[in-house]
Amino acid sequence: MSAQRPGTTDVPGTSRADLVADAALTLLAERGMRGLTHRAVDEAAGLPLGSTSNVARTRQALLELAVRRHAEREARVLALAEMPDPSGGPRALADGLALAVHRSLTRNRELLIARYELALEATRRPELRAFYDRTGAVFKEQLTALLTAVGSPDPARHVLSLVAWADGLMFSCAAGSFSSRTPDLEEIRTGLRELLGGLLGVRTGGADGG
Amino acid sequence: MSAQRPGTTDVPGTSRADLVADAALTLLAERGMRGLTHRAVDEAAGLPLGSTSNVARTRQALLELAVRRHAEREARVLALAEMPDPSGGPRALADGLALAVHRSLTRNRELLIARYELALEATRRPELRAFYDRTGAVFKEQLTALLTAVGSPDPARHVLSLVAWADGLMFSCAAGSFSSRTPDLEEIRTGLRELLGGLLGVRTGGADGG
DNA sequence: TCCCTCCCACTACGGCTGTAGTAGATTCAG
DNA sequence: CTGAATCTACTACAGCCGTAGTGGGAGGGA
Repeated sequence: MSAQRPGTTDVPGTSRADLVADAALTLLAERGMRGLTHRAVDEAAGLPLGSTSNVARTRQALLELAVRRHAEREARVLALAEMPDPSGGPRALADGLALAVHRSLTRNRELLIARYELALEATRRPELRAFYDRTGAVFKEQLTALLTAVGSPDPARHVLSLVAWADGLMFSCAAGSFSSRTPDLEEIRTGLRELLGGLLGVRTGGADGG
Repeated sequence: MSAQRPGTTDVPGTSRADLVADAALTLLAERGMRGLTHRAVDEAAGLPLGSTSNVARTRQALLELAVRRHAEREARVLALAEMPDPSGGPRALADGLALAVHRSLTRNRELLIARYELALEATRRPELRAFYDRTGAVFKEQLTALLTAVGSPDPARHVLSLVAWADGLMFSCAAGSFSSRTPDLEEIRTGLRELLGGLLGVRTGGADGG
């Protein structure tokens, strides 16, 4: 009556590596980089001691596993809201992005915090940065295409502006100076519309005569 | 010929506590939360072993010391560029903010990274959050006043938008998906003007109806 | 002068960490 | 059925961490 056969995985998407990675991400969010240890992951994942060491022997390997898994999960979160209407104009874009931001803040806060932890760590680990950048590049390309589609005169710069706003909002509300304040979907949408209005709208400098 | 008299401090602004706190901030930026240990601070500060333990016996005390010192130093960085012209219109506001952001990114990147580390840690340490929020509140009030002065119809929400954009830009460029890309002052100013234009300008939603 | 107080430098210690190494179980080839 | 390969569970160990505790020397009051 063995509950699980070792050496094989019943469900393709839930290998031992994924289990370990998910536990690592949870730990990262809850206890920070200092709380991420091989033994703590074992315990959090409900696996016998040593399991994590076998999946990822070194700490670097454990971090890479976490980053890879994070990219996978985040892509799934974003994909649900990002794509909708390239031809729907700025409004559709704002709606889609707002939904993604709101979901990250409400339903996937854990994933969010873990990402910031990993980003900070990637500052000091070049190999982690590589994984990190690869994911970011795909997302940035998609966003650049969307911005171009809605008529941005400078997509490369505007994608930075947009990502900065969205990511900054999430950071501020999840960990920064606006902590414990979760803006509702409406507020995010409004802010996003204002920003997009500034990016795509008429040149604003004329108001006070530069 | 004792170099320094124990028990007293020659220069008021450079007490042993400040020395320790500065070393802690440097360490936090360079090696992360994991690299911040009492012994490492001793070494980084060039002080004999045990000095940090005496200034801040527990880890919590060390972190509080670091947060306090960080607020002090960051206030000095921001104060130089924030205040300028409440009546100078959105343009002056954008210029002042852009200067502050640019300085943080170029000259005080270390302080920046340390802040993100501390913010993430404050997520898990309520007492740290208290210090953190106190500083943030002052800054937010100033910014709210400025936004009101330039005619924002909803300062409370717009201050969130503005801080999110600025902080998100800094995070993205210092640690996030736009790492190793440092926008110049002009680019920051342009982005900030676009955002402010969106916040203060005519309502943008009318373009596509709805 | 003497003594009390306070701060600094240093040591000690229990606990935890990352990583290497080993025995047992299971699967697959032939 | 036999044997090899592979994955898992577990142990071992050196090193580092946070924190408590202990002398020693300088400063100030009587």
